[in-house]
Amino acid sequence: MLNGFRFLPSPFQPIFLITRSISHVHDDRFLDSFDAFFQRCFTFQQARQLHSQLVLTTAHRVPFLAARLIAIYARFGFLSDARKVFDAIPTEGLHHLLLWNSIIRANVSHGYHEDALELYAEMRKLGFLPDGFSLPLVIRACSSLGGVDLCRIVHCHALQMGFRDHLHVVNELVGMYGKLGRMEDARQLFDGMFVRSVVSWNTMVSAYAFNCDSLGASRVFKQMESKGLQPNSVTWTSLLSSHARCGLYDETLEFFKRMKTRGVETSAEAVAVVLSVCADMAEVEWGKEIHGFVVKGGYEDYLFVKNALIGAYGKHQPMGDAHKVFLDIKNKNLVSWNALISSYAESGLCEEAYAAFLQMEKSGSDGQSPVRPNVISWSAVISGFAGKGHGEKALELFRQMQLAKVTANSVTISSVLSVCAEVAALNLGRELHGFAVRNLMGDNILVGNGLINMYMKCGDFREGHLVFDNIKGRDLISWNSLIGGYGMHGLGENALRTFDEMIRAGMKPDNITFVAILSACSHAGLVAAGGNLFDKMVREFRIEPNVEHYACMVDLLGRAGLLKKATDIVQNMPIEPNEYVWGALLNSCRMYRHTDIIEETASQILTLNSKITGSFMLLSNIYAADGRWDDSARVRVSARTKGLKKIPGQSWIEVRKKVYTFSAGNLVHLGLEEVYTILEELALHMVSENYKIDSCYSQEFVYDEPKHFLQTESREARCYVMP
DNA sequence: AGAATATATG
Repeated sequence: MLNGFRFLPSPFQPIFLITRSISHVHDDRFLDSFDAFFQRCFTFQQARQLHSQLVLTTAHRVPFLAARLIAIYARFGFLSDARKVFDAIPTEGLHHLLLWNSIIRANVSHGYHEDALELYAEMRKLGFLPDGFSLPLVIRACSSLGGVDLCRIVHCHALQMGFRDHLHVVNELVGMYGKLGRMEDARQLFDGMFVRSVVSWNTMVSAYAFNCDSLGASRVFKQMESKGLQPNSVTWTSLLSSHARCGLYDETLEFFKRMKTRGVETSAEAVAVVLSVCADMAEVEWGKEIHGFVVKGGYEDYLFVKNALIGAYGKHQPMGDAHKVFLDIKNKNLVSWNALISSYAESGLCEEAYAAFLQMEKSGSDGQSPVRPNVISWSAVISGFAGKGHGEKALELFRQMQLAKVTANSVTISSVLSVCAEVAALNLGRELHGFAVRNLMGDNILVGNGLINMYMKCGDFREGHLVFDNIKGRDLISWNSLIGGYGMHGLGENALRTFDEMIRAGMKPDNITFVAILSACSHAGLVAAGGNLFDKMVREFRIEPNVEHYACMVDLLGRAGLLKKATDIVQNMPIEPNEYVWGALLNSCRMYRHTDIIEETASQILTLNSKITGSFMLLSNIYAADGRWDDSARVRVSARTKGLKKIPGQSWIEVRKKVYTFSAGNLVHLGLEEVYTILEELALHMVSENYKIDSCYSQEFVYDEPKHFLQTESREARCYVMP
């Protein structure tokens, strides 16, 4: 029987009473038994019961007990309850550092870093000197807030307080510099330590892991072994995560196996890493296998393992199993919800993701911990809609996110920027640029690439290039965005020049680079250059052409009127042509009025189980233009029987920071009749600049490629004329 | 005291 408590009726139903009077509370044995009980509190309800029992005897004001209560509430995510316990302490009770440490810890572990620092300041004002437990917490809060200056200040503060050689404090400082991405500083601190514990080594390995440096992590790992130190399960886990973060999935799994053969205990954390690798590898079967392993090994007790399991099941459909795991979790936390939402989003089920998001906002009413959406939740739904082409919805959610006072991070910004690029929302894009600079994300590669892409697609080449020039550590995506932007606007020469520069800079082009450069050639009619590049791609860069590359080539040749060569490619390509390839051919036939090939191509498209309505509509329009109304109707019926519905083509104009979406014929309804006047002016302008206008209807313009935008100097609007 | 799961641009 535990001293001080009487359990009723079984030890697993820890409903208990404090039987001793408050004077015994300071008794060490009492505290031990209290701790033993404390360890068994597994649910929030049990914590509440414990609290009310303590309140009955006013023992909740005893600093030791209060500190433990704070910790238990924090464990279940009820920070406000933890705070209540803290606030209930009478002033004289606050003279216990333990209490301050526990409330600061509660705040730090739940991401309330500013609050933690405020509490620390308050504590200092009362004259407390921090100990070896408070300082690491404060350092952690600063490093999570991420400001370099703040981190420097806290480093100085630690030195001033005399913790220069304090093991825990220096360990935390090493971790802090790692999180800032300043590995040289971390290394220097680490090298200067007189005494290093396993924790110090582990901090270094995980710092490299955090910075996606698997080589650095492996180096420290080996160094540790060569010094005769035994890497423990934490070291191994960090090593695993360093490889997982670099996308080295096979290596991660290899290390996981080696960990077992070396007799190192497989930690729950390591299992979570492996599950995340399964999620990224689309290896649902392995996920299932590991699920068995999880159940057998008792890892199910760990929430984060279950959360990882949601990802492993949910990333690649069907979502049933993931949802089952989710529903099974008793104390769902933020990550559980985010894993569910992002699984839906990644599977392309953006409406379901949004539904889960809304449900999350209402969470907490069922006795579970209330969870509010954070940056990641918002980013996940936004990118879900963005990925499905629902740009408008994505932008609307982004606005809502700002109203909800959730600060966007580089990931959010990059997703929203890609929407801006798609819907040509240049002004919003500029706004985001400003936001990024103000929030010190100017150097972020994700944001930088998003900006390049956005500016280029919106036609602001100067600004796009400026961002490109100033970006540090530009990567393949930066180059691809630049080339793709030029290509899209028909500036083939610029695209080619950029491609050459890229090669000279020692960058290795990938298949996406070639899609960009080949389509740039076809938009600009650079037939010879395109052909050369296609050869180069295969011979020199050893990149196997995919359907997209073939579609580009068919488009390139067909557009130039080389219909024979284009058809040859379609007939001889080693992979099955898809709707894009046939569509490119069809379009060329239309341009050059080659009715004989049209028939052949048309029948191919009709037999294809294509989900692309564009080709059907193109075909139908060709027949209609030829006066073959029966054939035209036949194609439309065929599209309808396949369950295809044409989403009307849309155009955008951005006037005074508002994006107007419209499709042919509805301008009068929107009160934008004057747009027609502008369009007519543009059409005349295009004719005078020798751009070919394919067909011109009374209320609807269909311009042929090259897609080109023209800026009207006289008005403040930029018009993008889409085909 | 240290490890872990959720968002990522072309």
